[in-house]
Amino acid sequence: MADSEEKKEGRRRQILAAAKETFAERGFHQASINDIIKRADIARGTFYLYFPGKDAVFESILDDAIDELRGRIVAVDISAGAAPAGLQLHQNVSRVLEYVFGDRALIRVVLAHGLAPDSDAAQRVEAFFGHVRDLIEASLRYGITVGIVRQCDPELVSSAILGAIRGAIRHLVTDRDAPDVPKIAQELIDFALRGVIVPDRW
Amino acid sequence: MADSEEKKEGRRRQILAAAKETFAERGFHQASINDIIKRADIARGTFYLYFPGKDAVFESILDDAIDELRGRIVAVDISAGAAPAGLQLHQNVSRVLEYVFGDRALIRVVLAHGLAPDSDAAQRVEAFFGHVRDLIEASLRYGITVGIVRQCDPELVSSAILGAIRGAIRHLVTDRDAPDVPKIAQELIDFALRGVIVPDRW
Amino acid sequence: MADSEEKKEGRRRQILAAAKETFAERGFHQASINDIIKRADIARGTFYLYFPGKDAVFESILDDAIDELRGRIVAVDISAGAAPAGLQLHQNVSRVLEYVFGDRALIRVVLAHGLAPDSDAAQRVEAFFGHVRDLIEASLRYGITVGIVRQCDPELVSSAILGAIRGAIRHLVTDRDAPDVPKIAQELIDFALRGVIVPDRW
Amino acid sequence: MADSEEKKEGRRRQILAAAKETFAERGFHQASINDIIKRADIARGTFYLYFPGKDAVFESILDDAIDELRGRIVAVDISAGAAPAGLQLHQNVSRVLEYVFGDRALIRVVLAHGLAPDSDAAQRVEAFFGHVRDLIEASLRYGITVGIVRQCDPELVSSAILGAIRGAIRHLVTDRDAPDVPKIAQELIDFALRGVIVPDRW
DNA sequence: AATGAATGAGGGTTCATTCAT
DNA sequence: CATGAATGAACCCTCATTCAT
Repeated sequence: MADSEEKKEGRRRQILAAAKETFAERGFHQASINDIIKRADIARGTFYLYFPGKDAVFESILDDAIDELRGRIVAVDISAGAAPAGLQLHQNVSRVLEYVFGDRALIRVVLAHGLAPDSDAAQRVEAFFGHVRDLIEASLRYGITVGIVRQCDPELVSSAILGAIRGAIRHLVTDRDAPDVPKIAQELIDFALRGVIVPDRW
Repeated sequence: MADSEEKKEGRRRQILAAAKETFAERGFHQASINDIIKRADIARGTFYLYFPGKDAVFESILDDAIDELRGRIVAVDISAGAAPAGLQLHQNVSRVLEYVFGDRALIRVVLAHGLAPDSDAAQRVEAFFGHVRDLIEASLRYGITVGIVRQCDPELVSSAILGAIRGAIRHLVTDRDAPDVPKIAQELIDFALRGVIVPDRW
Repeated sequence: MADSEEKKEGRRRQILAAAKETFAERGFHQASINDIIKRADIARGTFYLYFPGKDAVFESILDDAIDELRGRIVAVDISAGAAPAGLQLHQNVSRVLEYVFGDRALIRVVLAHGLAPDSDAAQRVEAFFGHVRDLIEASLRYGITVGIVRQCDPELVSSAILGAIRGAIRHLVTDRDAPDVPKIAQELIDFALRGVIVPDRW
Repeated sequence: MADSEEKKEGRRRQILAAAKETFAERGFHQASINDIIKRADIARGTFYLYFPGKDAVFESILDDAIDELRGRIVAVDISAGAAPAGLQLHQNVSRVLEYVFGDRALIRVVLAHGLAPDSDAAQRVEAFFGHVRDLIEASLRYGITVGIVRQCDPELVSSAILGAIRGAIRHLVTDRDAPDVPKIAQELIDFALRGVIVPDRW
C-alpha cells in the first residue's frame, strides 16, 4: 500500500520535473503536453491520471516554488535577544538565492511567466510577489517610524526593491554559472540600504 | 493620393492600437487574430493587408515602443558646461515614466511579455533591456573610477537598478491612476543613489 | 469610339496573355488573380471589368484555343478531285502542331489541365477532345467499310490515336526546342497507320 | 498488440480509400481535408494522426499505384528459351489494364493529375511515365537494331505509344463498364505494332 | 494503473470577389 | 474606365482532452 503510494508520488514528481524543464525551455504556451509526456516517458493518458490538465501541472510547480520561497523568507525579528537585523536580512536573501540557483529551470518559469494575464497561475504569481512586497513595505514603514529608514514612499520603494531582486536574479540565472551567494546577497542588501553613491559626496 | 496614404496609415494605427490593447489584456499567445480584428472592427482579410501576421503586429508594437524609449534615454553628459548630472538623470527617468504612463496597455505588453523564450520578439525585448542595463553599468563603472560611486559589482547592481525601475513601473501601471511623475522619478533616483536607510545610522 | 473599342480589346488580350502564362507556369489552382494582375500590370478591379472571374479567363483561353484547333482540323475530303487523303492528313496534323508549338504556354494549359473534374472548363476540354476522337472514329469506320482500314475496335483505337497525338505533343512541348513540324507529322501519321514493326516480318 | 497494429493499418487504408475517391471526384486541389474526413467518417485530428498532411496522402496513393504498376511492367525477355515476345507484351499490357480497371478512382487520380506543375507529386508522376517511356524507347531502339522495328524517331514514337495507352485507358475508365482486358490488350498491341491500315494497301 | 487512438474546437492564413472613390 | 482597400468564406493544421481497451 505504502509502496503503491510511493510509486504514485514518484510518478507525480517525474511528471512535474519533466514539465518544469519543458516550461523553462519553451515557455508555458509553447510547451505542449506532448513535449512533457515525451520527456517524462509516459503515455498521454497517464498524464491525466495525475493532473487534471496543463494548467494544473503548471500551478502545481508554481505552488511548490512559492511555498518553498515563502518558507525561506522570514520576517525580521527585532526583539531584544534576536540576531542582528542585518544578519537576518542577509540570511533571508541568501536562502532565497540558494533555492533559486539550485533550480534554474524553475526560476525561469516563475520569473519569465508568459501567462494569460487573468489566469489562475498569473494571479498566484502576482499574489506571491505582492506578499513579498507587502513584507518589504511593512519593514520600510516600521523602519521609518523607528528612524532607521529615511522618509520615502514605501509602496513605491518596496516595488523597486522587489524589482531589484527580481532583476538581479533574472540576470544571474541567465548569465552566471556558479554565483557566490553570500557575496551577491551582501551586494544586493548594500544596494538596497545604501544605494550606489559614496555616502558623503554629492 | 496623400489622402489615401494618410488613410492607410490611419488604418495601420487602428490595428496597432487594437492589437496593443488585446495583447495587454490577454497576453500574446492568448490574443487571437479574432480578438484583434473584432476590437479593430475590421474584417479578417484586412488585417493581413497591413501586417503579414500576428508576430509582425506584435513586433511592430514592440519596435515602436523600444524606439521611443531608446530616444528618451540619453547618456548623461558630464562635460563642463552641461546640466547637473542629477538633473539629467531625473529628466531621463521622467521622460521614460511619462511615456510609460501615457500608454499603459503598451507597457503591460512590454513588461509582462509572455513569449516563446526563443522568439524574435523575446530576443528584441531582451536586447533592449540589455542595452539599458549596459548603459547603467557603464555609468556605474565611470562613477567608480571618478570616486562618486562606491565599490560594487557593476554588472549585478546595474541589473538590480534596471529591475528596480521595472518593478516600480509594473507596480505603478497596475495600481496607480495618475502618478506624479517628477516625484516618482526623484524617489527612484534617491533610492538607487542613497538606498533606504538614514545615512549616518546603522 | 472604335478607338475605345480597340483599346478595350487590347486590354482584354493583355489580360488573357498574362493569364495564359500564369496558368502555364503555375497551373490553374496555383495561379492567383494576384499573379495575373501583376503580370498584366493592371489593378485588381480592372480584371473584373473584363472578366467575371478566374474561371472565365481560363475558359476564354480554352475556348480560343479550341476554336483555333477546331479550325485547323478539317475532315478529310475523299471526293474525286480532292487532294490525296494522306496529304490532307499530313496537313491537318501539321496545322495542329504548328499552332501548338507556336504557343507552348497555352498547350501546357490545355494538356496538363488540373481542373475540378466537373468544372465547366474540364467539360469543355473533354468535349473538344471527344469531338476530335469522334472525327477519328468516324474516319476509321469509313476506312473499314471501304477496306483501307483493317478490322479493329474504332472506339478504342480512336482513343489510342488521340492519346498518341497528345502524348507526342506533351513530350515535344516539354523537351524539344524547335521541332521539325512536317517530319514529326509524318512520323506520327506513319506510326498511326503502319505501327512500328517492319511490315513483312513477325 | 498485433491486433492494434492491424487496426492501425486498417485505419490507414480507410483514409487512403476515402482520399482516393475524393481526389478522383474533385481533383487534388478541390479536394479538401474536410471532404476526405467526412468520407472516411473520422475526425479532423485523426487524419493527421496517420498522415502529415494532404500532400502526404496524395503521394502515398501515388506511390502505391506507381509501385504496383512498376511491378506489373516487366522488360521483355528475348533470350532463347523465353516466352514469345508478343505474348510477353500482351501479358504486360494485360497486367496493367487489369490493375487499372480494378481501381478506377485511382487511375483517374493518376491520369488526370491536376497538380502544381512543380509539386513533388507532379514530379513523381512525370518520373513514372518517363520511366515507362524510357522502357518503350529502349525496346524500340533494340527492335530497330535487330531489324524488327522500322526506322523511326524512337523518342517521339515512344511518347506516342505511351500516350496511346494513356488515351485508351482514359477512355475506357470513363466510358466502359466491364472491359474485356485480353481483347483490349490485343487491340492496343496490334495498333502499336501494325497501325490501322490494311498492310498491303495504300 | 497505464495506454494511445480518437476527438473537434479553435487558431492562423489565403484569396476570389466587391465596391466606393 | 480604372483603382485598390475591404471583405469573409474556406482552408489547412495543432493540440488539450477523453475514453475504450
